[in-house]
Amino acid sequence: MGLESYQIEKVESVTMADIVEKRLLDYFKKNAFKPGDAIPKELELAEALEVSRNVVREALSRLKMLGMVESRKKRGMVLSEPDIFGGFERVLDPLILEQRTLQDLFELRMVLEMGLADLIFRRKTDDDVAELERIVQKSINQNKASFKVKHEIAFHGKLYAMTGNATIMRFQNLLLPIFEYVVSEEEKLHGIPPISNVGHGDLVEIIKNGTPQEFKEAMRIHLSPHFDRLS
Amino acid sequence: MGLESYQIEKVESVTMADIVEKRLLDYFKKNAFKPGDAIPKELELAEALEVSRNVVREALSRLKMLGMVESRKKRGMVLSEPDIFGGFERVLDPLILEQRTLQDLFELRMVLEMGLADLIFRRKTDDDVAELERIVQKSINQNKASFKVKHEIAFHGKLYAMTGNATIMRFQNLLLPIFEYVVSEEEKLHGIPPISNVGHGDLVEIIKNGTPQEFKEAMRIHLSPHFDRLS
DNA sequence: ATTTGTTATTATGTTCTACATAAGTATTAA
DNA sequence: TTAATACTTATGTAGAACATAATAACAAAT
Repeated sequence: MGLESYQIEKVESVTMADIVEKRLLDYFKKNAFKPGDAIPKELELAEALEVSRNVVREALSRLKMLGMVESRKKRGMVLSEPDIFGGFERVLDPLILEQRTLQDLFELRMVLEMGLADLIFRRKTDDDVAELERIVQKSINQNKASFKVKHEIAFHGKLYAMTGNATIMRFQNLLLPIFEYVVSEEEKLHGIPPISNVGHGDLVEIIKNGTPQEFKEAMRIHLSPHFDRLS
Repeated sequence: MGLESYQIEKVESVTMADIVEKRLLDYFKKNAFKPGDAIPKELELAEALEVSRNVVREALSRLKMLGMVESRKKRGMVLSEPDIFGGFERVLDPLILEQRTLQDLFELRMVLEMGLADLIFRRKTDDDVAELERIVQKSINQNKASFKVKHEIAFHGKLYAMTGNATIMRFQNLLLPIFEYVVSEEEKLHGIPPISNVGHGDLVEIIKNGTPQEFKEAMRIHLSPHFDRLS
């Protein structure tokens, strides 16, 4: 019987910086720190935690990356509203992520797209619809591949924008390169997918005069070339 | 006319650690580093970038937090598959995030929920349906608030699990505390929302014998008490 | 010959000291 | 009162030193 069957777990060394980082996060939560609140000085933290200033700085450096802590010379440091997708953004590299994860993110974007309908219908304005029509209009008689990609981004981006939800919009913008990467990898393997029976023009027409239910079904058909290739 | 109308942008001091962090990320991407690849030693990096080892370590500490870099004594450092939601998780504190962001995340989860239908129907198994029924069955005649919350989590969590998408599942698990926070804040202001006309039992029945379209509509109605309170 | 023990080496982990820098604070001069 | 000046302070950066664990090379032992 091999060693592996004992499921011996590898010891991952926890560093001081890991511990201090966690302690700081707990400290902020426990004391209900809010953005704008000043936090103790590096030396005070180092002394209280009984580690060197260096370790404290490594932990703080992490929180600074997330936008959670801001520092200015002499003034000290303050807690601040973090960039919720900051860490996410740095990590979204198709070459680094597992195939499985890329596939998951691909699906995630499709799930989002399908779920947008009710928000869009709740918040759409005439101006929005007019701009969508403009975007579609511009794409007619354009066949270059580079233009098509740009058009895809413009159209779907506008749909997200219409939700009035900046977070969702940011999220989808981050997901986009992954989506395109997965699509292009798919195409290398299985060729260009058939064009959907429902185009952007149809979607706009439904937004204008249709119902959320119709839109959901139309979007499903619009995405079906991708959807049908899922495992 | 006030100064603010000039949109004077505050100078955020860029530190060496910020620069080195970016350089490292670019370096990995440019050279197509993959998980498992060894990366240069701290001292080599420090020398090449002409900064102190300290600065390099602060930047590396950030990447370690994201799971992108792992280090062992003597062996050096290797690139590794990052935890895509690691940074996200650390930052998801209702007390720190803006109200607007919390609201956005609340909506985001609802969008996800609405968009799940096609994935669920594509991948559902008889076992899944049986477990859903079991979960619903257990909830009958239970009225304690604490149990209700647990039941909510179990039921909707199972729906996410049925997508077979670990990333989506993780994402929703992270979003859940935010969702609950927003709901409870809403309830403080406007009281308990009316109970939906579509319950979990109805949803299961549709998953069993219905169509994705029916499920989408049912889910919309199920969530409508929350949805109707959106701005 | 395979295993076991010893030693040397090396890259990260941690600490300490020192100084640079920017931004407040107090003091002084006009 | 205002403006110029020096002082103070907290972060930013650098460099050296040592601790520690993992590895390699080699020697000893059965």
